[in-house]
Amino acid sequence: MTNLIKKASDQVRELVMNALGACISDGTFPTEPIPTFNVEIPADPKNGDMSSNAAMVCARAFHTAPRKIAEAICEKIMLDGSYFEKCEVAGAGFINFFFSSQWFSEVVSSVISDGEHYGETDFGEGKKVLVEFVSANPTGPMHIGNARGGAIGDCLSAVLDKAGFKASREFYVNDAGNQIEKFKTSLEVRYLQIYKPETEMPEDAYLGEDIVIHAKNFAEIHGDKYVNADSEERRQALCDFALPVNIQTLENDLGKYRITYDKWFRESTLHNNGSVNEIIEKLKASGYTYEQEGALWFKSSELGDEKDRVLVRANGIPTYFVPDIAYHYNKLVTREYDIAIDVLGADHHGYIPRMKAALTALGVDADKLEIVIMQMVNLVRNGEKYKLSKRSGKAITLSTLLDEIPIDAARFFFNLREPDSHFDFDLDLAVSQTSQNPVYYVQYAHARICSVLRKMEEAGIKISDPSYDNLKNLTLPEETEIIKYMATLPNVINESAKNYDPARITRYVIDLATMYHKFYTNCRIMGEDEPVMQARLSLSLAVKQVIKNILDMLKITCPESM
RNA sequence: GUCUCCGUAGCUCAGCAGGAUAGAGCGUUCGCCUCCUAAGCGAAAGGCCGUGGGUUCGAAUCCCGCCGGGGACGCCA
Repeated sequence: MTNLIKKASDQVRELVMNALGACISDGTFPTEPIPTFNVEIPADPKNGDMSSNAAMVCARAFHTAPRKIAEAICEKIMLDGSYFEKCEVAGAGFINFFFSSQWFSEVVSSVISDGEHYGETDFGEGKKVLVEFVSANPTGPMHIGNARGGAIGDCLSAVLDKAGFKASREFYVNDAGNQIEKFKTSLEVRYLQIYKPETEMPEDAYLGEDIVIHAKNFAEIHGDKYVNADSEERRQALCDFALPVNIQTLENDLGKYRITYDKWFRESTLHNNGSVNEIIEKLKASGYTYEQEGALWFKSSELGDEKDRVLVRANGIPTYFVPDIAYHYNKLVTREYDIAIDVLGADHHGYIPRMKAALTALGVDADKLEIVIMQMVNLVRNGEKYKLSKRSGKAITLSTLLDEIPIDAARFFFNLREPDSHFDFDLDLAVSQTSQNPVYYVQYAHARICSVLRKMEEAGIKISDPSYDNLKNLTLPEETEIIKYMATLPNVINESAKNYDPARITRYVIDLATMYHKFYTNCRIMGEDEPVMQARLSLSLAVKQVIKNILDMLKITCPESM
């Protein structure tokens, strides 16, 4: 749980407060409450490693110019025993602090000693989080949107674990309801078409080629046995044949994509065990329902939704909404998850208020449901855009995508932008094995470090344990920049978890790779004096560890050589 | 119409605890391997941070309006 940025910034706060206290008690400043002030990391290292605006925010209360206040504070600050070797006044009244070699040394050695645990925090307080993502319809193959959702959901789960939550990954299998009926209809028609080509395709049927293939495979086994059978029997036989194949394919494709779920939760279980009916009764009992034109409605408009929603159609069949409520009730109440996160496409954004309304009606704290909305992906090839189209059957599938581009690249690219932003996926860039491709850029940094370590071993040089005597030699800007950046990892993890935005760690690792490449170019390791060489080796080991920790969260490989 | 995302360099985007001369990659021009992987590094050039107000000592950042663009709004899921 090392977080040396937090330790240092807490220390700055304390040092400033003590100095202010001293100034007030000796009469330099009037006895006024001290406003809250910031401690931050300046963009430009010339302005110190940490900086406080305390003097500026006190200007009004003290009726004194910020610079004067800053100077008085600075004079009273006692740096002995702190992580800082110097502080000074700059600009409009900033108080800037400079880290001592002790701090830099401690960062490097703690990264190495924490190893794979470096970056972990207790931000999540051990809360149980269920992350549901992809949940693609088992009636057909997955598309690019599922690819994005998969990468985001999987990496988000990893980030949450790192941040001290207990994340479970779950896939909700819609193996019941209307879309299954449509699936059956589509299969039935395709099957009949084999023997009676004049059979027409209904308008709302699935047009994908996969349906045709299922029908053909089914016909190869059963022949025309079902052509003259009862329609319901035929439909069920086709569905029993095709659905398990589809679900297995989903699992296989996601497995190829390095996603393994803790649970595949089947919608049908909610129908079979009575949960769906139970929810209807619970909602009726809540008083938030009414009947109109033969249908049962939910008064969601009274709970923040823009209008009321149908729960049970006039034909007596519940809408998709009811099992969905039952599912979320199951997550939060039956299974007692503290937080349920749904990673959904932007087309579901209207769904948030109604689900929260339903939970509220059921007496469940709706804030426990968090929805991560992801915007649409545009595929770009040769500068041309392809758009997703879910039901036309023409969308590029996940497995096609993975045939075309490396899995490392797909997972990396889909985690490059925050979920809630539009994203152009450049297929040409993703397959290119050049420096332009950020995946390779990061992996190359890792491979370079491994290469150095191999060379050391070949030369018979022993890598010594990190020690202050060696590490205090890391003073060049290329070195301190990396160390400071590595120190911020726990904060980056926290921010990433807090905002449900795994893209932050992806950008972080790119920046870290950049810094290492600069260091590698400007600073040699082999051939330097022993202390410097050992210090730089330790630094390299630490960077290697941090890159690995992040690529592990992204489930991207860390090549030892390229 | 309602909701939602977005508008920063020629292009794709960072900048999300309001701060000190606005950043990166690509593209363009020009440099760096007798030396640990040149899949690397560096320099130059390129910006009224969509627009008008407001809050503040201070706004690309927060609030409101407007303009422009992406997407969603079913007794589909």
